[in-house]
Amino acid sequence: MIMKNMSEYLKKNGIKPSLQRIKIYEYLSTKKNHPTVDQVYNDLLQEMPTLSRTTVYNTFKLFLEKKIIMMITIEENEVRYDANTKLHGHFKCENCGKIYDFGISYIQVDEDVLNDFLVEERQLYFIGKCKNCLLDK
Amino acid sequence: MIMKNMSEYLKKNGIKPSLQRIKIYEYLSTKKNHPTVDQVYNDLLQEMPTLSRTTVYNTFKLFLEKKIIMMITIEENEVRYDANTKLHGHFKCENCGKIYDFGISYIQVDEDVLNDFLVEERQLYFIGKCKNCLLDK
DNA sequence: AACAAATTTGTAACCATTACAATTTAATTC
DNA sequence: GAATTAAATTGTAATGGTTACAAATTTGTT
Repeated sequence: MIMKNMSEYLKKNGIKPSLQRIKIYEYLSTKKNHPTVDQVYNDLLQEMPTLSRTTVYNTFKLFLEKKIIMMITIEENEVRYDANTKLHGHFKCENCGKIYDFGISYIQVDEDVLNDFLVEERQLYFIGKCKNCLLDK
Repeated sequence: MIMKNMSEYLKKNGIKPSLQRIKIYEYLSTKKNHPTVDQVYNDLLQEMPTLSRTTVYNTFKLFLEKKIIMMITIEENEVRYDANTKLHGHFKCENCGKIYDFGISYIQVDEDVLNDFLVEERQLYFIGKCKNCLLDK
């Protein structure tokens, strides 16, 4: 998605496309690195020296309300964000810390505990050791 | 599980069964209410007036290392714990805040992204509105 | 150009968690 | 069983991510 479309996409979702918002959404949707607020803040600081950490917080909060991003809370005190809002899983390597995406085609839930419940969001994550880290030792 | 067995269970998992540890594990495994540290602390304070919040933190950390409990991090700044370590899902009602357990019989993961990965922990949670809250309005 | 509204920014406050040293309790040795 | 050592518990202080808030800047409107 190029800059123009990025701006259009924000507008379409009821978000006024300021420079900061465009840059933050662009970062999230192109890097696909599941960053923390601080990662985004520090990386964007290079090209936007006046950027404030609070703006990154505010912007993510706004994006969440408008449902164009999702929050990943695998570990306490480490909130991450993802521009991919389609159902998919995350694998976090406990050794290198990297987060991998994987597709989910099907989840079979038992019986009828959730009958008549309204499910609005689904999150699945695995924790373990990735291929690279297993081979490296 | 009665007190005697509770103590045996901790021992079997390499945990010295102090009174505090027994009470905390007992609370978690019988109430099944997915409590936060503060909930456990405040509730147990009734019968153990000298209990320290730090002890609850320490104890949960120990239990996690020994893998007899699991951590639930659905929302940032709200870590909860569960003595049920078998694979199962959690549904959190965004209205009343209650957490429901549900069974999972099957998760179909796409292709081979996770081939040769070692998966040690699986977490699945849904967010939405529970039956009660949907009927109440 | 002047005014109003929205956004961004920086600082201070908040609060869950952790670090740490002191106290208490339990285990071990003589 | 008293003395010594080790482990667990406790309370307070420090840490750090997040939020509240007011000032400054930018954008939109008359």
